[in-house]
Amino acid sequence: MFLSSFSGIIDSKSRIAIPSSYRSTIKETKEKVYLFKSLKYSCLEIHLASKINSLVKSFDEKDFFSKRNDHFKTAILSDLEEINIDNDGRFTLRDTHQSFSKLKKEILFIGKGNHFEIWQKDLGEKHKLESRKKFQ
Amino acid sequence: MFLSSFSGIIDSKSRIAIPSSYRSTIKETKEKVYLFKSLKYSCLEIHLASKINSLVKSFDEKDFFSKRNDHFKTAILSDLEEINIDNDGRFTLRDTHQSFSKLKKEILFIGKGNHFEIWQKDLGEKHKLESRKKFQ
DNA sequence: TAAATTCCCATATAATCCCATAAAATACCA
DNA sequence: TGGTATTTTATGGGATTATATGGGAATTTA
Repeated sequence: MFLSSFSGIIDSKSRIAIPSSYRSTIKETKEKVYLFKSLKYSCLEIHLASKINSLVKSFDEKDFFSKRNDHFKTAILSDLEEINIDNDGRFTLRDTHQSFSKLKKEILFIGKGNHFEIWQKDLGEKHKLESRKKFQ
Repeated sequence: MFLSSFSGIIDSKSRIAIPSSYRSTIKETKEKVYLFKSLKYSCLEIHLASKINSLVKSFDEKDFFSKRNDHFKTAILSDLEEINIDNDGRFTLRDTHQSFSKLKKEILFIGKGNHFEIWQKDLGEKHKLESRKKFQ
């Protein structure tokens, strides 16, 4: 599971270091890792291969001719990419993903169990506060 | 069960020693231990894995698009972390948790049965008095 | 060949392990 | 019961390991 939050940075080479706690979770699963633009927020979502596979499968099985399903697949898959994590636990961020999620230097990783998200720091903190308020 | 209250300190390396009574309870269960920011008060809550698992189970993982579901996960998981208790019964507190709970050097552990809490000493004592008052 | 990407190494900082000491609690025994 | 020995606990701090982060070298790409 991806838990807790961690702050981080994007360095001068557009690299992002994944928090070590998340790295060990990834290593354990031995799965590939995918990144895409969130459909809910201005942030990036990082998922494991098994989750992506089951998502695609569930929509394929439903209705082959449905336009909604097709749109869903376009929305998710057209901006989805496998990320390549180097020996230091970093990957390089593409411009398109950076600008979509409004990431500056300071970023925030938010663990959500089966996946985690990368937010522009202030936006991420606002998001967390909002969520907490709903359950107080 | 986690019972009674104990005072303690945060040392110069941001370490917290868990009261020995709580430690034996933890040892007996052989479960992992989790910490998160309380949704009710400015304190930290420490729970056993079984409790956390049952909480997580209540998520509706299938509903990929639900925002409410996402807020729930954010509220619970984004500030939740497994704590690693060393051979001396201590763990290190992260800055984000320390500042949230306003902990200074002097802290108070409050046993609440299935979990326990860590309070800034004065706030914790006030909390205990308040609770008693409600039943006088 | 220039720019971008990836690999690899260096360093500073942080986290963790381990040990030492002192205080407190408990056991033991005359 | 009083006093001593033993064990447990609290706490600080040194040594070791892991992590974060920058930057050079090598490789790939266009």
